[in-house]
Amino acid sequence: MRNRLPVGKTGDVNTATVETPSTQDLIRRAAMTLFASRGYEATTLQAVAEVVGISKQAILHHFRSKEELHDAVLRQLIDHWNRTLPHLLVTASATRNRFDAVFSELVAFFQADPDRARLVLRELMDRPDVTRKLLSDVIGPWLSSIATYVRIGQERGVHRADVDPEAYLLQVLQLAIIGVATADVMSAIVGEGPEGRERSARELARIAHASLFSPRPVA
Amino acid sequence: MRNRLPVGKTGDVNTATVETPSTQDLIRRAAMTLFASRGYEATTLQAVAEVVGISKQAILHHFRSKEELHDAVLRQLIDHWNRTLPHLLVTASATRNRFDAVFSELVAFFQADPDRARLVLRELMDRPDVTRKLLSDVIGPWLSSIATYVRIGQERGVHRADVDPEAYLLQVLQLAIIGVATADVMSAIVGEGPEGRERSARELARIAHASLFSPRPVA
DNA sequence: CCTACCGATCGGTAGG
DNA sequence: CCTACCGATCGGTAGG
Repeated sequence: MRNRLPVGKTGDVNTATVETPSTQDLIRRAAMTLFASRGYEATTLQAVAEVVGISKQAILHHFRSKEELHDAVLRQLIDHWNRTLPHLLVTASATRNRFDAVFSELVAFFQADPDRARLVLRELMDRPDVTRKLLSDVIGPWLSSIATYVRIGQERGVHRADVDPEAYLLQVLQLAIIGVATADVMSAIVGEGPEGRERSARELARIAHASLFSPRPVA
Repeated sequence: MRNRLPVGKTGDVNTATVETPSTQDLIRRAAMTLFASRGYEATTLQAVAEVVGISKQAILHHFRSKEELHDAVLRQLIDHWNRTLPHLLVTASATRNRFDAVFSELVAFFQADPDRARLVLRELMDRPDVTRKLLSDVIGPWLSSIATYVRIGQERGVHRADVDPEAYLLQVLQLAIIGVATADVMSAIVGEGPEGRERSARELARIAHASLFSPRPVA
């Protein structure tokens, strides 16, 4: 029942040619950051409002409720995933080592905005039931398609025969997510700052690779 | 500063052979479950009280504040970890394949009570700064000791030369934690119920093993 | 978009 | 005096 006024331009002031993010966008971004770092319950609409620089009630003008704002943030994440996926696969198939390309793109997707990884992790923990279905829908197709690729590699002897493709890919996905989400905390143990993160990232890639590919016969 | 009275009775000696958990224990357990499944902010003292079957004020008699209750729950987890660690290492060193034993004990530690994994994950996300220091202190020694073992294996050619011991162990630890914490949700994708969990657990162990050990020469 | 509010419930504390 | 609690309510703030 709320008006869906185009937020930027009601007519007058907006002569700016630069694409200014809409208020909705600003709210979504702020909410994403807060949901990711504090969790849904601990995030108050007031806190979101203060980041954006508007009132709490202004947020409730754009989003009917806190829950609706949460849904919008999630949908944005899913949409971005679905838009990125095809590109990810195309890039990968054009590469000699297809798997390493897919894996690095996967990690890059989350590293480009660590809030994505944190948000997914929070969803997994806070709303397991809802997230179960959601995950099946979103990553199910992706999983099947890459699993097929893994199986082909197994038939050719490139991939280890004892790999469980779907289970393997899920574990790798989980590693990428938690690796990004807790990078600052965990990697600090193996080394402060960027150095620790670098070591963690490299080892992550090594584990994913070594546990998939058959040992090369000594040339 | 709280008295540490034997929780059962004041006067009569411990004639009861059955160890009744103290009210403090009951509160801690209930709080652990709720903190793990909902997070600190989303857990109300009222909810903890209802699980235990006492009043909210009774909880605040045993624990000065919600924060103090949270600290007690964490301390309990850390204490249990520190008590379990020696046994874990002894068991492992008595086994032929020491690493697999350590790893399975590690997973077992979290699987024995999935709330442990969930709680650690929540701490990592909710209080990264505090948890960073905590983790260094708690798992630092453990990490160093096992890393040394990995290095010995590397010198003997049993372990892959390109393994980064500390980084590897951290990744494995993370895998165990997230694997247990999100087992129900993630494993449902590869198969409903126990079957999916079993596949996930097996693949997890396989990944940890295959990415550490050198490929065996074909006999 | 804001000011002015609501029913409810938060963590914590009062006296008994 | 102590303990282990209770019913009632504090000042603030949540989502709406």
